[in-house]
Amino acid sequence: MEEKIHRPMVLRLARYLRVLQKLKALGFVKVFSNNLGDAIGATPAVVRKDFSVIGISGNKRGGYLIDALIDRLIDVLGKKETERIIVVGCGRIGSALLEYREFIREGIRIVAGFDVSRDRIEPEAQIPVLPADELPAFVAREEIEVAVLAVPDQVATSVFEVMVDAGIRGILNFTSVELKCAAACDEEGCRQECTVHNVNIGLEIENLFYLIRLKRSSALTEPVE
Amino acid sequence: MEEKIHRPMVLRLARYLRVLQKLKALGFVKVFSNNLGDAIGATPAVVRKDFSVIGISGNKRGGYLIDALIDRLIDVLGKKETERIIVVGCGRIGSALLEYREFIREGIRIVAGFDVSRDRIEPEAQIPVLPADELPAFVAREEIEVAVLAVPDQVATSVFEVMVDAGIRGILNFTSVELKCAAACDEEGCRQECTVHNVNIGLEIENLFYLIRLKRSSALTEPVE
DNA sequence: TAGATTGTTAATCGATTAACAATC
DNA sequence: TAGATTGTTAATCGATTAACAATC
Repeated sequence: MEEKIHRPMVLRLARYLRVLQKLKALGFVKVFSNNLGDAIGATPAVVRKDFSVIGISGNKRGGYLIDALIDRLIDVLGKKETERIIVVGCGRIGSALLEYREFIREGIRIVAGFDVSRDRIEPEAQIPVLPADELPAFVAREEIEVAVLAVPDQVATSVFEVMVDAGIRGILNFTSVELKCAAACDEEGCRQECTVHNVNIGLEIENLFYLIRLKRSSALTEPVE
Repeated sequence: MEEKIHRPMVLRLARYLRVLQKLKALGFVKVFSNNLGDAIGATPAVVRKDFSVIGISGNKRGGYLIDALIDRLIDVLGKKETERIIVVGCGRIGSALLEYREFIREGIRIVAGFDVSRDRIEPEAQIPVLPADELPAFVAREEIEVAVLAVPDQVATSVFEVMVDAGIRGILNFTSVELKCAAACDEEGCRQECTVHNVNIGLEIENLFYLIRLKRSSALTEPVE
């Protein structure tokens, strides 16, 4: 059992966990690799491989025990307590995220928002929105490690620098700026100690159009098998 | 030149295009694979390979001509005119997207929003928000092919069905529901003729926490080389 | 037993990286 | 020429898929 847990696999593990928790809520006790695969869009073989890698075994005839799987997945994913994050930039997208209900259900809690604009500041709100210059102190005091970045593109890079210096180590980046590092990066988009995941909405939509066009043209050229 | 254009490559092509258009605006004429690679976070070899696959060649000494690249990329990506989309579900995230300025700059235009809630309907707004039951007629009349889905999770599946039946062929899915198909799917998440891309914010944040924990623990175990 | 399911290994597919010849 | 850059091929890495033995 000396196999690596790679990125696509981690994402699958998180998906398994969600599905399993729902199944458990429905009163299920066991599950087959078959059904779990269907639920997250993977083949049964992948499911079994994944479980094998994290050291879970099922029963040859009866499938996997849901409780044991949930425990092990929580353990592997390290998802013990609520994960606390901040939202930097409380414009349209940022403030939409502040109110995003799904987070709570998923064990994620936004503890504060930050903005430069005076009329967005609301220190007394349920989720306080604070002035941007209080970010470093707040991050240090509250030991925040992960943030959502939803500022205008023009200031993305400079805000990014501030966040990294403040100690943020993971960023979900909603700007369309490719965040980059003065220092060396690894392939995952890491500056010093900060991992960045990009949510590039425009790029995704462009890609959808491309795939549609591709499918249409190949439908014309390829024979209908 | 009979090589396939695969998904990661398409995303890179779209990124090249953006950078090149900015370079052109700055008055640049030529560019090296080296610099382009830096700009999108890829190695020079990848850049050259990509251009080779789409049939663009540079000059051994002087790099690539920006104009020629832009033309070819627009051609390959099929990005001729403005891409028209709709937003289904105009709650927090949906309405934030309605006002998302970047879209215009990227050649994407939201032509309408849809919602079931009466007090969100605004047929006279600059971007009209229409009742959900007008969606099929609208999609047919305006020949809409791509949509953003930002409805509550509970109704995601049923709204999805309606959209696909209406003729939508590409969806950017902001719900945390894995959209699935009664009929057969291919690996890209395709139901009948509809391609789905998922933007799973919660999952991304979880993954960030996982990677951070991983990095910290491996920093402890691994020797500092 | 027969049938179904797990678990593991090998084969394959996909994409990136390395290496280097060609050449401006 | 010397140096720098392209362009292509082969090697490598990474992940999925296929196949099948084990076994409940």
